[in-house]
Amino acid sequence: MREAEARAVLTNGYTARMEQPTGSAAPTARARARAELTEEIKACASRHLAEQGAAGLSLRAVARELGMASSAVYRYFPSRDELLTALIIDAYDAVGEVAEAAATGKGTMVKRFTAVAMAIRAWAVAHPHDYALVYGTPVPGYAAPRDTASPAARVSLAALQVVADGAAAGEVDVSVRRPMPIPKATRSDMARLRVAASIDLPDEVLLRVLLAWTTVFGTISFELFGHLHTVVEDYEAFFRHQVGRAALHVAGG
Amino acid sequence: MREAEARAVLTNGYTARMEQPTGSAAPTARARARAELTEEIKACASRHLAEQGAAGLSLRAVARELGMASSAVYRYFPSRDELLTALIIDAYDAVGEVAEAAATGKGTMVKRFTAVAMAIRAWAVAHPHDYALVYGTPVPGYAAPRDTASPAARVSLAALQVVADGAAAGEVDVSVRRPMPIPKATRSDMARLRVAASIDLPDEVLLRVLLAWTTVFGTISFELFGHLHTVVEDYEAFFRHQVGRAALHVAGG
DNA sequence: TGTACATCAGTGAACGCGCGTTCACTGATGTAC
DNA sequence: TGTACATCAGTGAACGCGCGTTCACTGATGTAC
Repeated sequence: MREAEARAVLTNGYTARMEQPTGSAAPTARARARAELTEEIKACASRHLAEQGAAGLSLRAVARELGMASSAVYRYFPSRDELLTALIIDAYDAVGEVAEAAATGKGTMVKRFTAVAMAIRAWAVAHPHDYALVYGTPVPGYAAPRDTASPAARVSLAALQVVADGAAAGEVDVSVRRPMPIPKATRSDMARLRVAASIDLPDEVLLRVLLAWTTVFGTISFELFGHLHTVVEDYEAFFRHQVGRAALHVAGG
Repeated sequence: MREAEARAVLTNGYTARMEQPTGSAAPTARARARAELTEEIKACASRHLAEQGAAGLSLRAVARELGMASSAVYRYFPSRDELLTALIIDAYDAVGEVAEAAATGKGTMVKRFTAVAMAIRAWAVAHPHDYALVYGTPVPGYAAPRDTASPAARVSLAALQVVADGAAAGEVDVSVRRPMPIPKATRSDMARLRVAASIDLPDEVLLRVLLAWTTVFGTISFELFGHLHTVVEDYEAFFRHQVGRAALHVAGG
């Protein structure tokens, strides 16, 4: 019972599902209040995250700011870790959403890939603590439950889809000038990726995408975590340029 | 007085300098004991870091494990943050050292660049918490003092030197087939980098190096922070392959 | 439409814990004469 | 070489604080008849 409730809370669709348990009737006042307070708690916790970091997220502080007893928060989240999980899932979904929206644009693969990367960076810059929560140092002592896996995949699948579209349109050059021998282990890694992502691209292209992908997140992390602050002043221009290079590399240039 | 002492503690060469204050006489027993305990505290703190994360690093816990009163630690580090700073500087110096050692090897630029990257990854895998401390999420509420800047630069300078050597040996192709227009802001960023690093490479090459560099750290972070765990099994093979690609890109391939 | 009962949100006190930092102190080590 | 003084390491108690979680409870909301 308790476990089932907890699991429901963690799922993103929770609010909507709780509002209409039968699938037809209007949500009761109680259900609406619950959904609202759940969101308020998450929003407040997210703000605290920005100031204190994930390790400093405190249920008591959240409760204090919301003007309720600390024990009341337990009606909404069965533990601090489960609140963290909810925030992680929300962050993955948020970045996944902006990436998917950017991926649906028109234009060449290079242009669309760049748009996806720019959208991810824009989100990261606007929500640095959420970015750090999911792409920075894992919270010590916290093990991500399975529930986070599929929201986490969205952003990568959006990029892979852009490349798959580009390949179908003949924009990806597979004839490499200076081919690098791909190790057996890496080939089977790519085979697994093809299955998991349901996307049919040759090893060579997948590895180029992964290179571009690590460039995207490596550059964003460098920016947000302060490793470029003596070098770069206009981060957006720098990022756009570097992502353009990476995208050309994916195309085979 | 207190401030000067604190600053001395933070510098890496602190131990050696304290041992021989006049530059000639043998270190006193007290100085030796102090140097040893300073290292013991750092080593113990580093172990705690691995288990609890930077935010959970506790002076009391360290003192407890070392069998001393918590107040005694204050004879060695004036505050928790200064202990953290010492750990950060040590981590930067450690990764800088292995990178520099790998950079002195013989061979082509691609080979040497790959060696540097492999050395960094090997260090990161062996000391994941130290890697996270300096390349992961910044510790909230902690501002890195200036003392960390020059140890932090070592690892990047090693890589840049390898590329500069390669360029001098004619291994870097500057005639780009499909040149990307470099924004003005980025050009002046690269000019600043040339001055700061005292390395004379054209914008085009510097940007390729930065792309490879973000790939290196992006891939390591993805590995250590768990973003490849559904895709890659043989991380070392994958990393070597991807770094090879990045190095070829630097060479102009 | 009205009543009886079940469900749920929220309270406030309590448990047991750990933290960083300060302070007055004791006793050992180092130094100048 | 021996003594008097200064420096320093380390102690233990204390201050004031915050944390996650549990529990028995009150009162409001929802539901079945």
